[in-house]
Amino acid sequence: MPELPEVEHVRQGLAASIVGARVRRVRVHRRDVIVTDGDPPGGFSRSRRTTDAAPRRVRSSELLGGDEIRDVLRHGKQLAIVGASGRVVCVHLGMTGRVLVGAESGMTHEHVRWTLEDGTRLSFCDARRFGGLWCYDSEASLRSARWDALGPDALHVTAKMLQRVFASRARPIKAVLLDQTLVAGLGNIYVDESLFASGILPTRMARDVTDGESRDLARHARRILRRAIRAGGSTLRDFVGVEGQKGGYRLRHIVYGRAGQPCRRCRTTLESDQVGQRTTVWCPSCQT
DNA sequence: CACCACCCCTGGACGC
DNA sequence: TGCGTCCAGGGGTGGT
Repeated sequence: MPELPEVEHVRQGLAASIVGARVRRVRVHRRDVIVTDGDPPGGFSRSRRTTDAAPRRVRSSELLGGDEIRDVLRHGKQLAIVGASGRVVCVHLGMTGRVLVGAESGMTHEHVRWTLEDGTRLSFCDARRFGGLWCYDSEASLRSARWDALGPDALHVTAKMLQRVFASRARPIKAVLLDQTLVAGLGNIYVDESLFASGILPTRMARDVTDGESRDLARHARRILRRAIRAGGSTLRDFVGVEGQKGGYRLRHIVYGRAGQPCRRCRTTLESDQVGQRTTVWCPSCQT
């Protein structure tokens, strides 16, 4: 559920609270949410193609133990905490992942806890464990192993980028926009909202989308993402910021989650169906 | 290669 | 109240 705006909200919260601090101790409660060098592809127990090898214990330094936090980066829906040593921990929130600062102990589904020099606690929690942590020895390794495979960040997407991505693609535009290797950061909510704002049916073949529509879509997507970031993430059920606060419901979703209800623009009943394996909502009158 | 179906996981909503 | 069932969905994998 966390999409780009929620992840950016977390990034800003982390940057403000942990950059410049040193990590005193790292405790791993669940090894299988972590992937490090030497782990089988996909990590331990993250796919059914598991090996018999016992997972190697994660060294504290791999999770920035003893390191000073230098920066917190984001690409699409992924975060990276960068240490002064150059080491990097990439954080995926998946559906229900959270990074909390100063949370109480005894939380359920807390998989990794960092304690900083000043005593501040940092926790990675994830009930469904679709998220995880990926450790790299450098930012360059993170990029070559992981981020280079992602498309351009949706917050800065341009009409030209979208035209390139849509060209000759025989897939519904919704599926293309959800594909992180083509555009990074959009999930189900913001794709539906952006397509509505641009008047494009989610089922349209990407290659049939005109250059003018790509321009509208790039503009609307950036605007919607920017507004959502300013509002602290759009918040569905379980998203919370680094201090556990709910992201305000200040941004009403226009189509997402409103199937069967009247379109806010023209009052036509919103339709819903599966597109690209995702529940998709649109207005049959406003979108063509 | 491109596309797509399926699976991972758990909490919350809902029906009886 | 409590139990069962369904659904949410990012992204990895394997099949077509």
